[in-house]
Amino acid sequence: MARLREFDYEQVLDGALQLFWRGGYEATSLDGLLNEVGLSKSSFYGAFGSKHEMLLASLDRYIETVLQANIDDLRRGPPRAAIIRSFEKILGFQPSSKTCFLQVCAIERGGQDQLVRMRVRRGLELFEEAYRDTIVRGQEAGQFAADADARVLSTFLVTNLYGLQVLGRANIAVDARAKTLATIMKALA
Amino acid sequence: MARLREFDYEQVLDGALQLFWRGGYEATSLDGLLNEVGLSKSSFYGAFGSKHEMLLASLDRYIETVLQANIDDLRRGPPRAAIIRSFEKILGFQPSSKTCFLQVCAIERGGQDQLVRMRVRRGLELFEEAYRDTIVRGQEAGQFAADADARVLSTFLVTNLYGLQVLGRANIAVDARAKTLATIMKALA
DNA sequence: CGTATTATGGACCATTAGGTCCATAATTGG
DNA sequence: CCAATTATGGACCTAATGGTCCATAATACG
Repeated sequence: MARLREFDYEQVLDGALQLFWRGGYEATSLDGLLNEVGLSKSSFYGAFGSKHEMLLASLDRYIETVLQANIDDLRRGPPRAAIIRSFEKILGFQPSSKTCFLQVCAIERGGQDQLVRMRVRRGLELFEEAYRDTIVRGQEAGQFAADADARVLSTFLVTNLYGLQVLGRANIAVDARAKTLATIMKALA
Repeated sequence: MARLREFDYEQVLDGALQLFWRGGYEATSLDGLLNEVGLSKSSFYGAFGSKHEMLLASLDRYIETVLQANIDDLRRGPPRAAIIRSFEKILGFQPSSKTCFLQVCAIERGGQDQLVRMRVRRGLELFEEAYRDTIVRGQEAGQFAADADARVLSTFLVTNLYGLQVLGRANIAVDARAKTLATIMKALA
């Protein structure tokens, strides 16, 4: 073609994702973002189109990296332990008590922005499918009640996963949330 | 004292609440807000101090009106039915599939704003207490397993209440969420 | 090698943001 | 009725917003 770009597209996208993730869409200024990732305005508009398009791109990026990693981790090891692990990550037992980016987008923009909503739904569905497969795997291994509807239970798990994040954001005590996890797991069998 | 104010304080507060609720804090401009409720800037700053203080005030207002109404409704009628009713309201079986304002605040500002976080926590705790009382009431009536820890179950219910709202925001099918409700209720007994 | 094409930096733009100020109006207590 | 006090409208302010434009630089292809 012609002159080739000097910045790393995905690296910039990851930087944007981090900022949107931490601060939300509206509160993240484009100037601040460009300053952070070291990109000029013309390069930005040339490559990403607009702030909003970049939000969508960073949401896609989130799904195919962070979320996918969580899903991959869910498919690893014994089903019950994998599910518990996925929840503990979010309970803040381990660092990063940050909220899932899907949730940030769903709440801040899901009410008005259909393009965001569609992506969030896709992300949640991917998560739900992963839970479903894990439950089926557990049922086959005799760990969970075999007569339960795995689909219903997986939606139930996603519900709780995001509900617990709300409690975390509000500083509800960790041990109250941990006890909730026990209740959740009891529902699986 | 002196000249008396010409606007209705609580009416303006309710108007602000609606706007923050629908659009979030950052996306709601002060000029737009004042224009909507028909208030001059000096009156606003005289009475409310700043945009941020008004957010806090509207959050308090939300808790003592909308949230309190939900809580009151929870204490009405048979325990099991009351709990189901509280969930159905949010599932969008009935109109208004809007998200709880506590959640909007928790996600948009809970990460940074401690004053917001404290209020959200208080709101969630009020809700949790109401669920707890309802569960105890149900246990005494023999509707729920008497040996269960009502406190744990009530946190569990709050978790699910907010989790389901996230799914709603993402347009997850109503019937998937309704089936989740069945799973939730099963955990109570 | 030259030309078409794309990338880059940064100046520039109109609009809007939240917030301040002040002159004026209305009220109460003395 | 006067003085102290508070409320109001709206002009004004500075900084920041997302976005455009253009001259210049770099590259690939013919």
